[in-house]
Formats: sequence, C-alpha cells, structure tokens
Amino acid sequence: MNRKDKPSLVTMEEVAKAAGVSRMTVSRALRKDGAVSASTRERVLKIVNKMNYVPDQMAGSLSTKKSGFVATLIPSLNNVHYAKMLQALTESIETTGLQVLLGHTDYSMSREEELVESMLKRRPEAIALPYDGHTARTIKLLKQAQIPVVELWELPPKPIGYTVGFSNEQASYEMTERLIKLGYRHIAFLCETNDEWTRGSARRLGFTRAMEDAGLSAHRMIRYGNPPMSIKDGYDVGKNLHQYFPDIDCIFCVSDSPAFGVLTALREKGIQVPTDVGVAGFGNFEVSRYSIPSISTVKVDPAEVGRVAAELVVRLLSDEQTDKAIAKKYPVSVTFSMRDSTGARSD
Amino acid sequence: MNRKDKPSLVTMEEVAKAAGVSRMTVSRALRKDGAVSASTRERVLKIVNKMNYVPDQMAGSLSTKKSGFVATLIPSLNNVHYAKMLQALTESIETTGLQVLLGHTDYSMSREEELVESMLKRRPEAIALPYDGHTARTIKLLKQAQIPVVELWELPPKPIGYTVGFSNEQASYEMTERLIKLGYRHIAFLCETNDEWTRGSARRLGFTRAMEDAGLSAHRMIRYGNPPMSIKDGYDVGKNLHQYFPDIDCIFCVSDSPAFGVLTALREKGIQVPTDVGVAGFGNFEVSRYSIPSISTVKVDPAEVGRVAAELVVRLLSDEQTDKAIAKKYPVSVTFSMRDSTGARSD
DNA sequence: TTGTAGGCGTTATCAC
DNA sequence: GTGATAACGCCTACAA
Repeated sequence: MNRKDKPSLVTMEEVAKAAGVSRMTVSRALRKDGAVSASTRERVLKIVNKMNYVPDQMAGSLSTKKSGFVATLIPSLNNVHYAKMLQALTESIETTGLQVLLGHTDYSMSREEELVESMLKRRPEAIALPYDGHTARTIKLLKQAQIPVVELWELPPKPIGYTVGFSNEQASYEMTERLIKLGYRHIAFLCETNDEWTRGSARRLGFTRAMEDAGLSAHRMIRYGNPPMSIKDGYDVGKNLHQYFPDIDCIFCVSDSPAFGVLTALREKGIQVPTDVGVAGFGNFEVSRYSIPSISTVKVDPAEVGRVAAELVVRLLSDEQTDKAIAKKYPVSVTFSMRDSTGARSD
Repeated sequence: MNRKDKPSLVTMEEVAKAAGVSRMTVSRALRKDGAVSASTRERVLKIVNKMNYVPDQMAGSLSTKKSGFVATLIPSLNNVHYAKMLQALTESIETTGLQVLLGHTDYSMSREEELVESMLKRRPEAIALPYDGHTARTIKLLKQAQIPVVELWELPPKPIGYTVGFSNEQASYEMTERLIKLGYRHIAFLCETNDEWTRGSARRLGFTRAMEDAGLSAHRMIRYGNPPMSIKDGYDVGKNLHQYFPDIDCIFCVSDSPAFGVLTALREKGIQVPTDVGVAGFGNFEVSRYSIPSISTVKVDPAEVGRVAAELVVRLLSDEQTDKAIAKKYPVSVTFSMRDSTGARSD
C-alpha cells in the first residue's frame, strides 16, 4: 500500500453532509462566536464527535491569514536558563491558543539564519529570539517579515523591534566590583574558548572593564571548552587552576555550572574556598545554592524574561491594541547573591 | 476585502510576474528537483532574492498534504533529562527538513490530551510522546490520526504504535538489589507526593518489589513535593531525614536532583555519607558525578532515546520503506554507576 | 521546458 | 440562521 493513498482524514465537507447542512454551518458551529441556532450546533457537534473530526488548522490559517504560531529561538536546550525561559514563555503563550514554534541555534549565527528562514515559512505571527548579534541576512529577513520581533536576554545596540533583557556586561561589571570590594585582587575569569557569539563575551568584557577601572590587571583570562560550559569543564580547569596563573585568589566563572565544577576540583585538592580562592558564578542555578560552600552568583530570573516576552507578544497580537501605546524596551532585573564561596553572605 | 489590512507578503504570483514566467515555473525553480532550464532558474532565483520572497509553507503543505511537522511531547522542560532527549531528537529530525512541534504536558494527563488534539490540528506526519498512561480519548485520537505514534521512556503494556524506552520499574528494582547487596537494609525511597502519572511511580514499584523479594520491608516511603523533584525538595527532606523514619540507613531518590539535595543536607548536619547513610539517585545528571561524595545512580542516556526515536520517525516517513520491515520496539540500555555515596566505587 | 486548469480544507462575504 | 461562492498560496496532473 503506497503512502499516497493514505485513507485521508474526515473533512468538514463530510461532516456537513452527514449533518445535512453546509460546510459554513459546521464551521460556525465549531467556533464559539458562530451564529448558529442552538439545535443545529448541538446536532453538528454530536456528529463531529462521532466522526472524530479534527479540523485542519493549516487550511484554516491559509484562509484567515493567521497561523497561530509564535516562533521562538533559544541558543540551547541543554542550558537550564533557556529551558526555564522557554517554559515560562510557552505557558503564557499557550493560554491564548497560540502555539510555540521552537528552534535552537546551538550558539551559531548561521544556524540562526537558517532557522529564522525556515520559521518564517510557517508565517508566525511574532518571533522571539536571543540577541547576540545576527547576520545581515537574518536582520533583513526579520525586518521584512512584517511581524513583531522580540530580542531577548541582552540590550541590543540597535534593536530590531522590541527588547526584553538586561546588560550582561553591566551585570558582570558589578559582580566584579563586589569581588574586588571583598578584597580579591588576582581575579581570574573563566569562559569558553570560542565565546564570540555568546552572552559570555559580554560578561567577559564587563569583568575586564571593572578590573581596569579599579586599577587591577584583567589578564587572568582562562578559556576552556565550548559553550555552554559544563560542570566538567569547570572541574577540569579547577584541577589545574594555578597552572594557568599561579597567583589566582578568586575565579569568576561565566556560569554557575563551571563554578560548581571548579569548586569540586578545589575541594578535592584541599584548596580552601573561600579562604585560599574565592569562586563566583553567573545565573543562579539551583545547584549553586545547595553546594558546600554555596556559590556567589549573579541572579537573573529566566522565567521573568519568558513571561514578559510572552505578555508582550500577546498584547501586540491582540486586536484591541494601538501600536503606539506599547513600549519597546523591557529591562529585566538583576541582583547579586554573595554567598559562602566568596567569604561573605547576604542571602 | 477587509481581511486585515496587513501589508501582505510577496507571493509566488508576484515573483512570477516579475520574472515573466508562470507560478509553476517559479515553484519548480525553487525546488532542487524541478525541471527548469538553468537560465530560467537563475533568473527566477535572482528575483526571488531581490524581492525577499519567502514561500508560504502552509499553502504548500495544504497542497502536498505533507505538513513537515513531527509533534513531540515531553513532560517538562525543567528536567534536564527531557531537555537532552529533545535536543537529540530535534537535531536528527531537522537535518531531514522536518520541524518539531513541541508541547509539554507538565505531568498531567488532561493537559496531554489537550496538547495532542491541538497538535493534530496541524497535521503532523508523526508524533512522539512520553508514556505514563494516556486518557482514553488521547488513545482514540492517536489511533485515528493515521500517523506513526512513538511512545517514549517506558515499555507500555499496550503500545499504540512504536516504542523507544526501558522499564523504569526493572531499573529501579536492580538498583535496589545493588543497594541491598552493599549491606543496606533500612532503605527509604524518596518520591513525589503525587507521582501517579509519572515515571516515578514505576520506580517506586520497582523499589518495593525488590525489597520484598529480598525479604525486607519497603515501608520507608517518603513523599514530598511535586514532580519534577528539585534539589531543594531533597534538601528539605534531608534536613529531617530521621524524623520520617529513625532507622534509615540508605535513601534511594527518584532522581539525582533530590539526591544531591539530600546529600547537602546530610553533610550540613554532620551525618556521614555513605557510612551513616547511603544515598542513591536516578538519571545520571552531571551534578551527581562531581558532587562530594559522588552519587550512585541509574544511568540512562536521554540523548539515546531522542536519537533512536528520531531515526525511527525519519525511516517511517521516508518513501522507500515498506511498513512490515520496521520493528515496533526499541529498548534503550540502562546501566548502574555505583559511586562514593553508597560506599563502593565501580565507575 | 513551460503553461493551464483545478483542487487542497477552511473561512470571509454577501445574499436569502 | 443558513448557504453559495470566491478566495487563501501553493502544488499535482496534464497538456502544449
């Protein structure tokens, strides 16, 4: 049996015939606002049920010019951060009857470009994606798409449309200031080997700027592994920490995962944290709160990003809105949890 | 013609006009197999590019009756396990030009039912979803959908179509056996309060059966929190461990996250692991390998589930296949890492 | 190699 | 309240 002659699914036409009405009446009966008599509706719905009719939304969308899709891009699913954002976004979005069309870029700009193009073919009604820079073509595609574009996580220098995020550089700058204030001077920064197209690079720059502004040297830069950095990456680095720079007294990691790995390695080597070496992370992953010692970290709430973005999209797509009433930028709050791993506690 | 006065996008018709050919020629030029002269194709493609034409895949699908979607359900994005499975599945799927349509059930059967219905409206070419039991209606919908159904993670008693997974009960049984062999007798099991519709319940049953088969009591059952259990949940339980049952000498947790939490709590209380109390988890999360002590766990590879499922779907959807040649069940391997948290080491 | 006609399954529109 | 008709944007099938 060839897959061409698939026994095709029940169509609205067949339901109509079975109910002795026209397609339009079925169509109306199926929607809450349809103007149909109660008795007809009841009869139609009964048949719909009996025949197991499932409407074809693709056909419907073609007609209404509303796909019901919201395209959403994230760098990676392996990062709890993005997973949480997505969870929050999806939850709010779905209550509206919209569906999320997901893609992950794996931290690659060209992958992002491909994804944007393939999503656009589905005619999403809005698109939300991380900002770490885009290819020229990606930008062109997005601008031409005639739909709301929401850039996430960062504050882009030249936003395409709407923005939900915070300055990673600034957050990193402020964490570094705090580490300096705690007395650390020979602070190292741990990030990926190839972090150019990552929020990590903004964090690295924030670190460097803060060190220099304080008259300290920012040369203790350790690059290891690929994004997203894992616990293992941190562990590997921690095992040989002082071979990178013998005088390190603190290590600030691009995320909490490697920070936890570093911590474990240092403990195994008998290096005291925070006395001998301080450790700090970024992202406030759950593990950093329950590790021993607990890890100081930059707190951002990924769920907030998702929630705010979702609400924005829903508002933009709702009919009663007038464009000018809606703000373009949505800053997300950043706080700092100084914990045991840096010899102080405030949370 | 008040169909929303959105400035509509470029259509194939317009491209055709601009190129001085018919729509069909454009359509052909756009597909690699299209029979068009090289010169025409080149001319068309140039115009496609200049006009920023992005084909409308919904319209195309309506015509071909191929949506290009693979519906995929997971319980939650907050669980690394599922995120990894999804990552692997998406990667393989996307190379084929298929697109994943994602939904998460949040461990709710009724939510699953809703999701299945809304996905089916998009006419996916296949659907992959976790098995933890389904509502009767879900089963009916899936059977009527006329597409391949792949159930993941478990070995369902009555599979709907294809299966990729392992027996959670059996895995849990074997881990319990190992704990007993190590000398533990008063083993507790930690799982969610409401785990009926969770793989956790299968694990719980495996534990109970193993204990009873060994002539031991399985009454030390600690239920706490909601799925998915977090580090914090484990931590909370660990803080009061012996208030649940004073004689616990080992605690087997439904996943590695709570196991890590328990460990931290015990260490803070000065209870020695594994001497005073052993700790074991399930899932082989990265954290359990780098915690101190490292945590014994049941190793399953979520990526394998995703990869196998994806390959299966791709094979089922490829044209050259004959249905009978394809197996229905795909068992996934399970191994055990006995680490420091249970007083032995084999990995 | 290219074009024409018709249809995919639904909804908007306008009669009745 | 209900139905006929014409899109929606593309592709299949067939003809030239």
